Amino acid sequence: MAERQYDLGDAELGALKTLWDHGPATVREVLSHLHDSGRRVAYTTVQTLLTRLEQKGYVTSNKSELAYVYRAKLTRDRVTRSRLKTLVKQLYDGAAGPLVMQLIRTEQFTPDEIEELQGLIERLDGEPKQPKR
Amino acid sequence: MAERQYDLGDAELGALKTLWDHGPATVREVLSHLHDSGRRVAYTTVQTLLTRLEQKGYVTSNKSELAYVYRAKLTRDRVTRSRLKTLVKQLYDGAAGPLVMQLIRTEQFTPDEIEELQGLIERLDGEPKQPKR
DNA sequence: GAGATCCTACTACATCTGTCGGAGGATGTC
DNA sequence: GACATCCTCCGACAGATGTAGTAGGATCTC
Repeated sequence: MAERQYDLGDAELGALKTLWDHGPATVREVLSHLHDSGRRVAYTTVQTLLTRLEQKGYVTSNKSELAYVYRAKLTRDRVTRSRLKTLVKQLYDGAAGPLVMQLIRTEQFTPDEIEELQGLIERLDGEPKQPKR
Repeated sequence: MAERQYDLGDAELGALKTLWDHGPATVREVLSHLHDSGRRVAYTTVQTLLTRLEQKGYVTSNKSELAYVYRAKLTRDRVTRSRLKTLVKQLYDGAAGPLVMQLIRTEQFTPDEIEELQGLIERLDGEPKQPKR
C-alpha cells in the first residue's frame, strides 16, 4: 500500500560502495573488489545487484567495449544523509542531537577529525540557522 | 551460511520505539500508540511484531492480569549504537568521522545540544583514547 | 572453425519482514 | 447462560533481498 521503499539492502549497498571506493567498474571488477574485501559471491549475484541498483536509480551503466560499466549516480554523502535521516527519525523522532552525542561518545576519531569537528561546532554556534520548514 | 542477521525491520523498530517512548505495554497499548502516531495496522500485526522482537531478544514479556506486558530489554542507546556501527561500517569502512561531519553539517541542533557538543568535543581533544583493540 | 571464455538476460528460490485472518480459550455484560 | 470482547496461538501470503544457475550470443585463441 504505502510507498514503502526498502531502498537498499546490505548486499546492494556493498556493491555500491565498491563503486564509490574504486570508481566505475564492470560486473567482474565489482566482483573482484568484493572478493578482495572477503565477500564471496557469484558473478551473477553481483550482476543482479548492479541491475537492481540501476533500477533503483543508484547507478547508471554504459556499454563499453566488452561489458557494461557501472557508475555510481548518487554520492556517498547523499546516501549517507538519507540513511541518517531515516535512522534519526526511527529512533528519535527526527532529533539528531542524541544520535550525534552517541557517535561522539562511542567512536574513535583522529586528531584531524577532532579539529574539524571543533571548527564545525564553532560555526554552528555562531550561525543560528532558521528553523527547518 | 554466514550468520546473516537482519536484526530489525522498520515496523519492528517502530513497535520497539513505542516501548521506549511510553514504557512497558500490552499489544493493545502498543497498537494504540502506533495509531496515535498515524500508523494504521491491525492488532495481530502488532502482536506479530512484538513476538518477533521477543524472539530476537529485544523485548521481554510478562503475563499480567489480562494480557502480556512487553518491556524493552535493550536501551535505545544500545540499539542506536549498534545501528550506527553498522552504518559506519557499510558506508565508511568503520570510520565514524565522515558520518559525524555529515550529521553536524546537515542537521539542526538546539542551543543546548550545541553546548553539549562543545563540551564533548573539548573532552575528546584533551583525552586521547587508546586505539581500539 | 572448434573450444574456451566472458557477457547479458532470464528464471528461480529461500529467507526476512510486513500484514493479517481465523480458531479457540477467558472474561465481562445483560 | 448467551453474546460480545479481548487475548494468544497458528498459519498464511506478498514483496524485498540475497544468491545463483542456465541459455545463448560474442570474442579470444590455437
